Amino acid sequence: MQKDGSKQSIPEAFLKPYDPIAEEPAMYALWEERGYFNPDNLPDQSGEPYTIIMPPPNANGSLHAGHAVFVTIEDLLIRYNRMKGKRALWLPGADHAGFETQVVYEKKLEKEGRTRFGMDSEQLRKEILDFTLANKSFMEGQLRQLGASCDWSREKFTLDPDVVKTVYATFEQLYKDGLVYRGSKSINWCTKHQTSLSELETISEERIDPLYYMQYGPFVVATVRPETMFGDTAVAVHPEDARYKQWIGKEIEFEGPIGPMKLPVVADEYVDPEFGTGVVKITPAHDPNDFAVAQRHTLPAIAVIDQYGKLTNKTGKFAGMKVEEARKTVADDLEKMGMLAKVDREYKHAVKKCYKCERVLEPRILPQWFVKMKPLAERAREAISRDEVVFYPEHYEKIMLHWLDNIEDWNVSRQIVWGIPIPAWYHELKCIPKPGREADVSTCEEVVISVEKPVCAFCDAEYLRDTDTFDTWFSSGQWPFATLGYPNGKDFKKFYPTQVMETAGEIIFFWVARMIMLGLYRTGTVPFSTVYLHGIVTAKDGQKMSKSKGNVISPLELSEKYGTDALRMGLTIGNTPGTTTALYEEKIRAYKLFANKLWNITRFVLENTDASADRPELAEADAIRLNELNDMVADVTRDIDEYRFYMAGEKLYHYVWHTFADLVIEESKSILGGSDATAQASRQWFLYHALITFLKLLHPFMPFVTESIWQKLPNKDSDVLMVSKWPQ
RNA sequence: GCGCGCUUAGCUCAGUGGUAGAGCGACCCUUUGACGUAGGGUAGGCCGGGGGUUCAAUCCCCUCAGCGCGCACCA
Repeated sequence: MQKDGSKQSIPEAFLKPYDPIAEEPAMYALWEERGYFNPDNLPDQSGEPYTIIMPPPNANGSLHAGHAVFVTIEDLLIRYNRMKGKRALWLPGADHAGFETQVVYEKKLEKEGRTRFGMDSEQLRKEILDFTLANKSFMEGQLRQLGASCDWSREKFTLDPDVVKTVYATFEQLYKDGLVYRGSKSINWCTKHQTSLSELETISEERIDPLYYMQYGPFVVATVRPETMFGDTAVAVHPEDARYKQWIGKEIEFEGPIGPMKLPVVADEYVDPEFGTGVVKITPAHDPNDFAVAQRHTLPAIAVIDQYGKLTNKTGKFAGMKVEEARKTVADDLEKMGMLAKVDREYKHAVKKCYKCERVLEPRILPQWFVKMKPLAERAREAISRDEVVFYPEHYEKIMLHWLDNIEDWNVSRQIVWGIPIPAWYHELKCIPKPGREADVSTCEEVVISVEKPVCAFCDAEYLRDTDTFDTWFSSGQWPFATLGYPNGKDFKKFYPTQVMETAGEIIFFWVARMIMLGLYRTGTVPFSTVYLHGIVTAKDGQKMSKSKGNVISPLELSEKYGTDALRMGLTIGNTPGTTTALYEEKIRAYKLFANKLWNITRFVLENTDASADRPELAEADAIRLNELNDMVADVTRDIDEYRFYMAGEKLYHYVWHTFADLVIEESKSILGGSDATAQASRQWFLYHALITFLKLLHPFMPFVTESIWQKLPNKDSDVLMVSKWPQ
């Protein structure tokens, strides 16, 4: 209010309700134009670096609610730290997402009546690349819509040549250090996707299946898979089992469904004398445990199931049958032959399935590339125990250590085209040296790790390229240092190690653990000092969102309907780390009202204050209000520093609405309408000061509406809110 | 089987060793003065059951139950 009692003139925009749809894109354009997403352009270059590497979204579809959560939290941290004077770098990226994307693309092909099998692999690769790049740019637009203040000039894609180069260098070094080996081991094979999968890419499911007790000569063996009997190469008993001791080292012979069988009897601790009959049939080719037994006793393996899950020509009349059919048929035959001693129909056990198609995985023995994990895991364990990496929520540390302690070697080969090719080459035929070059032929390497095609120095033969690609997580596991240009890049020196890794709790093993291990291995340093894990976003009823349930909520749609600020606020408040968060429309709508409330609060303040007035002597009421405000600032700051964003957001919301609007503004009406000029000046100053203060505090939570208001303020300490100073 | 988490208002969730909190929803009142996308108010909870520690437990410990999740090679 001016001295004569009339209202200050205010920007016209405040005469209408806040319109996020019109304001948000304009604000994002303003930020991009100023260039402050790039920390090198910040006005103050004296601050400490503060880095978050964005978990690169899979470039194979639209952003989902989980992405919106990470954008919300990471952008909050970045904006907060930027306002604190740090040189904040948020490095965006996109993941080619090997297997995931190939699966998505296969579905697309299926719809078009095509199939990847039989397609020229170069052609397929090119098609998926086009598809991925289109999705990548689509997704970048969506990140902008969500307000991500990331440095687009540093954006990385997992297939960028420099990233691939780093991945190759790591593989080569692991190989030289003896931490990578090619081995024929029992691996998880998906008969639909025609590739092997790592342990993490399997899900186990409890099932009730018949347990068949089969007469094997003098023994009875129990199995759920009679169809694998043609691949049996031994039977095993426990070394101390008195019932069978005299058989150890001998052979049993009997007539099977396709002819005579002759199997050695081996003794192995693996056998539990209490289970079944205490005799186990050993099928090394199709059971990982049996494979381990076979390794200990150097037993051969006979593959009786092929890559499509059909019985091979080693199975006589059963050849060509699918596993399920063969199981029944073999069991029937055994029964007719009097070989089926009994069947337990209620046998409960677990089967491993492909995490994508949920088909039962077939264990097969195939040559694959493995990374020896124990030495890598040990270093990670030490670093975590020394708190070089801390977890929010804390209990994830226990979960991580437990996993690291029980880690298995990691199969990094995939039999798919979409991915980074494994840079391995094989000497196809036995090396027959050219005349005069026989001398050191013993040094001829059968396997060479190299980006370029090697040629044999002894026989001039060209090496054959490995056709497999890397598990996507092998490259994403190197993301923090690969994106920053390890080892010589300027950014690497400046921004590594990073401060926070914020991602979904469900990929803690897939990604977080591997980044810690590979980061330590290559750079000697943990790649980040804090891990913040958010929970899965569910529908209101706590159900996981899925297309089949039809309860998927698109964050982009909510953003278009209620504004991104409302969406972000809804994803912040009530979202504690590590627990699931329900996302539903009513909640988001409530925060749209809040954005509008802020808008109207500003209108009131501008109409009733002189923004350029100096701070007067404060009336007692305002000194108390100022203390209250400052307490709130301290509280909110502490909450953010301690990663309690949900608390900070709620306190701000509560202050602005229920303290500032409901109490301060209401009591101001009588003060400003009264006759005490001193009290009026004091209150006017406080109103404007408080507005400036909570706009700053709210900026990391609701960047758009706060910036939009800021742009219309007559007097402020910075032309853009995003680089203004955080209140003390 | 082992491990982890959760259980607080109708719903979604915070929280604290000392007569319980938010948002949404419900009900009632308010209609020119920042905002009706609003304001004011009311109701609603043996803080999952049982036991223990304590002067005092929703909170710490033990135990049970229900729900959810992770890990696991018994054929």
